[in-house]
Amino acid sequence: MTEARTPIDLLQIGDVADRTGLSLRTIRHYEEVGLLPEPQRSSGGFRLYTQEAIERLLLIKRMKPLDFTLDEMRDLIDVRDQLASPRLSRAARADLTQRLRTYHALVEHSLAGLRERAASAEAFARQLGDEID
Amino acid sequence: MTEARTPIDLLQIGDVADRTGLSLRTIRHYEEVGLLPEPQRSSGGFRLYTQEAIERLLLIKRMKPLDFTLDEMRDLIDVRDQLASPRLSRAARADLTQRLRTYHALVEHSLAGLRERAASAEAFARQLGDEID
DNA sequence: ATTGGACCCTACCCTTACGTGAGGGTAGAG
DNA sequence: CTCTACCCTCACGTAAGGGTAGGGTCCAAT
Repeated sequence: MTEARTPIDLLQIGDVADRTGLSLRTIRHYEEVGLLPEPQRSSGGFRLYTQEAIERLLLIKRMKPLDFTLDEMRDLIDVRDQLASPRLSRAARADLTQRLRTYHALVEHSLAGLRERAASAEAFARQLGDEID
Repeated sequence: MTEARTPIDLLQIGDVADRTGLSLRTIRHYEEVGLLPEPQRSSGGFRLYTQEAIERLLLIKRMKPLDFTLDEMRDLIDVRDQLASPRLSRAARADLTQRLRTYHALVEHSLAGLRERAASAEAFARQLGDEID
């Protein structure tokens, strides 16, 4: 009987910011550049987000330390999303998997860079510590 | 007798770039913002760098992974340079050392952040690897 | 019905650390 | 001289947001 629960599950941008730890500006920016799909709007124009959007933002947040550009993230997420669809020709699936593999290599590369940076930073920290003596 | 070896030891910006791995633009930019002192010029206007400048650039390069702003680096280097001078009142020395200590804490903090980023990146890399299965 | 406070909207300029030309001069070997 | 490799100064462009202005929306309490 109660089938119309319309605005339930929908969050305003401020709530989304709280739940993801991202700023309002950042969330809007992700939308501007197409990294986050445009959400519904209230009659007055407020953005209304689904749980799905939050998960997408959390995924993006996990990718951030890799220093990917927003474009790369968008593309990577797209590939991943397409792969999740069951209706795909074998060729398409192979193609997408290949792209994912490329990204995986990029991730590993970026990770190696991060580790190098950490090592370099550590050396500098020690040097600075010594200079204080 | 041979006492005038003027332009020896002086390098043009391209050589400096090669020896430091920084771009010409980057080196000029560091000068623009006061991170690198203005070098001598040839009669025609070419920048001529001393070995000291190269060492400063290499120091800056070692700091870069810490994500300090150029302003912070300039300040940190200044503090370090001043501390190297032997003519300092006890008070001034104490003050500078304190500032250096603050920077050291900042460095440690930044380092911790880098490690966290690496861990997060690693997790993402594994997740992506699994998704390829 | 109105009001008030919390929240949201767009538009636009600001920032950092350079990249990328355009247009033109310099160093020095041949 | 001339050639080639370098170098110079503008000066605008970029990524990923930060910050502010000026103004509308939501909704609970009056």
